[in-house]
Amino acid sequence: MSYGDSREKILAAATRLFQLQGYYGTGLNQIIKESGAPKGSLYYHFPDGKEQLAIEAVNEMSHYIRMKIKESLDAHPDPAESIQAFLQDLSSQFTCPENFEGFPVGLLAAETALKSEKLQQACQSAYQEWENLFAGKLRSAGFSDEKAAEISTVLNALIEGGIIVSLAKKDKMPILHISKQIPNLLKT
Amino acid sequence: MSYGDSREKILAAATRLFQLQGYYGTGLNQIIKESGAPKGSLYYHFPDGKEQLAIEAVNEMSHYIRMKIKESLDAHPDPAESIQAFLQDLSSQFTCPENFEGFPVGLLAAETALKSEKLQQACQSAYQEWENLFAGKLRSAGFSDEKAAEISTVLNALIEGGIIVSLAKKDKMPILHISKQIPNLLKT
DNA sequence: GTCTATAGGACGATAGAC
DNA sequence: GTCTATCGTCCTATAGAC
Repeated sequence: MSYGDSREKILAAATRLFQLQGYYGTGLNQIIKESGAPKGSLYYHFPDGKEQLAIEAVNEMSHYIRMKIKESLDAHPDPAESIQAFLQDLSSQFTCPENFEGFPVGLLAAETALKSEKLQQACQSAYQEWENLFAGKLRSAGFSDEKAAEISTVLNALIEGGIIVSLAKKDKMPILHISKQIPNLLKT
Repeated sequence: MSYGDSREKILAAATRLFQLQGYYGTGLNQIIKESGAPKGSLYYHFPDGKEQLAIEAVNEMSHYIRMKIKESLDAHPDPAESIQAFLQDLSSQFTCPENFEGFPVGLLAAETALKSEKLQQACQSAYQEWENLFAGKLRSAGFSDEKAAEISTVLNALIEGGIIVSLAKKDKMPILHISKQIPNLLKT
């Protein structure tokens, strides 16, 4: 199809680059170049420019991570084990961080929280949806609604923080140490 | 003193702005303007330009947070209580995030991990020093060297992640929920 | 130590042809 | 849907006067 192709290629490149380099660290030129899409088509497909592109990129990340979380949660009946599986999967990406996929939205969230209300809201929604997935799993394992919601927030923070520390240390051990502490965290 | 004054004013403004807006989201013009320092003096005091300024800013943040951590650790004999005191203190800043002080280096770390080796190393050092402080406290409470190091890494990730999630949600509750889980995390 | 002026490039965005 | 050309702004950094 002549419509969807360019748009999707641009959005895919934007998603990748915003994840790795952030909003202000990524230029539209670089996105176009890396996408391989025709140069003239960016503002046709994304008339509101960079901000629109970033919002849609956040939604892409949100959706992708949601799938990954679901996969891990469905693969193990025990909540602790299922979350550890997700972290294990995440840690394997740190052997080659340049090709990262499934990086959450932390960088964009921190950059834009005080600068763009629309982007801030997109990031907030992403976090909320991920937490809802975790919370559902915890409730079905017997946690109270309140407890499940609280622990889900902590899990989110652990994942985002673990990625940052692992990036800064160029080492996947931080994420694996986090994984190790998950059962501790889920003890009543 | 005519030397130290301008340099310190520039560095203070740079530290604040890099924390809030990141490396690529902050321009040298904005730093000069906010510092109130003479415009012509930036490259005199920081001949290597923006990167040098950011590295020194990271060192400032590292030092500031180190002091805050020490304060909290020294104020309570129990490790869990002392870390909760640190998080409590941190959470109080979210009533007015624009005036943030004592924001760790997460945003800069994520932005520059793959782009500037020097900045990546400055962030890595900051994390390492904070972890060493936590680990010392945990060892003196009876944790093994290995266990203390592991948990310190997890604490670091929790703090960074908590800040990001709190920023995205514009709400201090995520950090407070994390604080609540600290005793759980420190159970043997 | 500080100033002005400016180079030289990248940026986001728009206009108008095709 | 895509193209090229271009606008105006911002950026980092430098040169040379004072």
